[in-house]
Amino acid sequence: MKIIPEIIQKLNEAGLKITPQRVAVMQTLMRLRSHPTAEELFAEVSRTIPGLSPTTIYNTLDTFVDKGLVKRVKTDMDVMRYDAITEHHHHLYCAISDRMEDYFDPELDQMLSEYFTRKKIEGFNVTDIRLQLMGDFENKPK
Amino acid sequence: MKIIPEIIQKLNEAGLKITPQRVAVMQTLMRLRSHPTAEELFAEVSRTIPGLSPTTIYNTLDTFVDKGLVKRVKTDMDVMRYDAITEHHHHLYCAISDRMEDYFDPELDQMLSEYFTRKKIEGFNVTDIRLQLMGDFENKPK
DNA sequence: ATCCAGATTGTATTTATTACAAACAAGGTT
DNA sequence: AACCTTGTTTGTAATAAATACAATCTGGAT
Repeated sequence: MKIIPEIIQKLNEAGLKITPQRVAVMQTLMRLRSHPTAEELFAEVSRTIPGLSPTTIYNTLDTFVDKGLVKRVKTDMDVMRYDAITEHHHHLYCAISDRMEDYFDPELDQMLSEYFTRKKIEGFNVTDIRLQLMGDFENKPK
Repeated sequence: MKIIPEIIQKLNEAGLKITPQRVAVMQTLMRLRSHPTAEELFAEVSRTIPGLSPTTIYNTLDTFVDKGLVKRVKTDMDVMRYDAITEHHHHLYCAISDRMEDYFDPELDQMLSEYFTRKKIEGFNVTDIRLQLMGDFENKPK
């Protein structure tokens, strides 16, 4: 796993101390691309860091969100989820299976960006556009 | 408030019994266009129906969602919210003030619909497109 | 007027998250 | 390298949102 230096750099840039807990949480979040919940992260990170406290997961995630290293994601159905990918992207979501995947589409972003440059919304200043594409996945998860 | 007959018709069409609780919940949800939480609804509906149980709010909302009379809405920040408007629409959301408003834009819907007809997503069948427009409201709530 | 499936209530639980104080450790300073 | 300060982690306890469930009640069909 050679991504650790990259994680350390991220944490440093955010002005955060490098702790095993933070590195492990970020690493797990980057590895699991499934938008895990705090609970799932706790279970997974606990394997590496035995004495881990659930509170640390919440603290760590809150800190990461504060610093913009991680984003919160919420569906209509369940609890808060977290996403280490901070580049602009959208989500595919199937309510039946509660499965969520990332969706990148620069062409779409371009089109939307142009659209909202042209069409102003009265009294509202758009800073970010997020799509949730609802539907069904045709195949099983990888 | 002359929308009650309309509510009764809705409930009937959904095969639900007409109870004061259901009528009041739906009425309140239609009047408050603020995507209230279950708690907010409980507080508001309690004024009309004194002995109301919070459980009834949850039951009623679940039933309404089941029947498609109401939609769940979730933000990144807080608990579940509910929306009586089931016509297709999007949301304007300001994370700082936690304020959310509806946004209707048939032209946008048209454009997106055309886009996803043309551009298929591998392994995913889109049934609904929801935008969350993040940003700031320039004026106070009405 | 009667009846029963479905609705409501209230209590008890569960689950997700936060508050807080004590113990600890990262990393700059000497 | 030992020290110190500040930020971090831990654990317990509290809060809040939502659900389960059994008992009671009621809408509306007959």
